[in-house]
Amino acid sequence: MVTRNDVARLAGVSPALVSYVLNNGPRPVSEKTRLRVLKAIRDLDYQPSAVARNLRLQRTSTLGLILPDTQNPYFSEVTRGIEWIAFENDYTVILCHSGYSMERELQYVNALRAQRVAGVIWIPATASLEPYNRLVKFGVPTVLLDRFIPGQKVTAVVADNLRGGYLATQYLIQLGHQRIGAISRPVDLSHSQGRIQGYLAALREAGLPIDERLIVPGGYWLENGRKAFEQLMTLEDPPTALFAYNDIMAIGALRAAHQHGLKIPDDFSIIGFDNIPEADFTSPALTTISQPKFDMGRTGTELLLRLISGENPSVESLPPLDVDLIVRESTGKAPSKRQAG
Amino acid sequence: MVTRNDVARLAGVSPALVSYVLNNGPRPVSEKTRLRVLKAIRDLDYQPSAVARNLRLQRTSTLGLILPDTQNPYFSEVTRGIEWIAFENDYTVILCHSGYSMERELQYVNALRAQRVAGVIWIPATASLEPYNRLVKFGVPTVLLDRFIPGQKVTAVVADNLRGGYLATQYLIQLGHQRIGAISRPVDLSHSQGRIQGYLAALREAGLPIDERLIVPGGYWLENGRKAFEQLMTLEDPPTALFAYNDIMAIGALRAAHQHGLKIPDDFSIIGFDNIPEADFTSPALTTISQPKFDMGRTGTELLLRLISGENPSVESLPPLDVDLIVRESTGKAPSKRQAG
DNA sequence: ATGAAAGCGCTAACAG
DNA sequence: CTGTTAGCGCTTTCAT
Repeated sequence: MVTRNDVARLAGVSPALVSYVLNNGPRPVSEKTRLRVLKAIRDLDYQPSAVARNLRLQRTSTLGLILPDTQNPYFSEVTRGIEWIAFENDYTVILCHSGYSMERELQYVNALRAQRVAGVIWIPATASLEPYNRLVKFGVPTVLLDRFIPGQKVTAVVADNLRGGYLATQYLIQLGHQRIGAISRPVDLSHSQGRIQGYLAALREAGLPIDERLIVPGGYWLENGRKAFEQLMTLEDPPTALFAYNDIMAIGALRAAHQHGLKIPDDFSIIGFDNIPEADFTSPALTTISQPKFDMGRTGTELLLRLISGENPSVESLPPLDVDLIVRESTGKAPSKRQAG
Repeated sequence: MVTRNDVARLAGVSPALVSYVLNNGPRPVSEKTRLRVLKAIRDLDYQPSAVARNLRLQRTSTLGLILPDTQNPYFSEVTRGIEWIAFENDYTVILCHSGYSMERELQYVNALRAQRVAGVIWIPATASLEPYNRLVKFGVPTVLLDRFIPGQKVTAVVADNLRGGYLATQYLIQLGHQRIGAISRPVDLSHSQGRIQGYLAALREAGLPIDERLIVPGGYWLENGRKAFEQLMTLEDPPTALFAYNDIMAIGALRAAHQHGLKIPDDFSIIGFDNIPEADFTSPALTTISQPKFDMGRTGTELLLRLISGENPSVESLPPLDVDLIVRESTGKAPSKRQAG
């Protein structure tokens, strides 16, 4: 492995000068010497060791990213945003899949600490803040993404889930629906609550009654949506529209609806939060609430870099990221307005 | 930051002993001392610095992963396999998005070299081997994944695309189809060729004529599939079935088919390679060739770790990974057999 | 069974 | 403008 000393020897200068050239400082170097050094660097294809540099500087340019699962398309878009901004700022990203397990999260916290990462972006797997608290205790700047866990003040970037649930439900109401079902998930993290709260707010605002039986717990996947739909349809007075926690479950419900002989959107309306980027072409009949996923990664990383540089920006200055209602063209025409009643 | 010296001081021993305890060697430590050291480590919550360790050992336990794009669900499943195996072996993964650009790949090659990564897993963005050659030149063990670029002997793990194309086409033939279209992609990387070659082989075996006009170039996305379908349907003698390079394009074709008033699978059969894990529920009418994505990541990483440990396993010993034909139940019943002619 | 010390490749302060 | 040197936190060899 070619080192700085090799470069210095070839260029006939002292090792310090090589550093000065590479780092553009802290002291000036004569142009003649600079060129000699640069030539030697090129000739030897010298690449300074980040390892040695990190040890000397007592810091790294590495970020840790802990998330439940890259396979969830939602997370992979967030990941791209994070890595993109990191690269732009000469940071490197270590990827950690917690697999929805807190034990594993803690293992990664230790590993990242051993690597002396400059900061961590964390998408929690459970409702426990233990991994976060450990990071904070060790002085590792950390930003929570997407999920906000209540009970403690944390630095987090989240989407405006309450507004999303509100927009979604309002949209269904505008189509003329009176009985609107909701598929939630096991309520542990706050964003699911936010979405349902938005749903409730829209109903209240429209003066529609709130029927507890119309809110069924779901999960994350297709099968949960399908089951939830079946459950809702066995009610004596079933809903005519559905708000789903995410669009994977919405698609599950869609499939179940098809089997019930319902046409979307003529007989029934379904809306969900979009986790699947491909949804726009695989399920044209679906209306979704779009979350700014790339932006969440970007914003989170920019915030983290500010924390690392010691800026300590106040958390209050970060409002939830805006969400959007995406009405997709299904067969070309907009969803038909439903007759009230 | 608490260091080894702090631990040694607290335990009342020399720093070397702390290392012996942590590394279980290379020299024995008396049980009494060992316990004292362990207690000091716990009390101080000491975490040894991987940075210092890496510098001293002149090697790291870090792998680089360069891929075009995590958002492609195909890659994100591969990624999970890679990170999973890495973690099991106490390796850490640095994630690099080349964004389908070779320039960026080269930038990452330099960055990973600076980090002194132990090895690199590379899913190429283009047909150029330059990034690979640079890595090899610097002595960084590297494994190519998924794409095999012809023209040079490389270490690579690929799926059996030829067999996949063959199975897919054979399946369509068995359904009774005689004119089978194929959507390819801009032919640059070998796996697209493999798939088309399998398609051709199946046709030849069945004694069916090969019509060049039935093979149209596609791309990666929905729109390419849609366009390709339109192009095929304008032929005077259009195909009755379709083999698509991936199932994103297959879904595009599906959508176009719907607009043509064709029912799947009654009037038309479409088959594609699966890139979308969600495809099984978003597009029930689609039959797919399944690739062992997690396994590709796993196998690639295991191979890389063997390369790193200097085992130098012969590339010849790695046959392409097996693919599978997945006939999905669409509306519950199997695709109907087509009347010949 | 343990302590002392060299040295990995850098940065930056100190000395010319 | 440039050379010399201390030291970052470890591993491991050489002493004891």
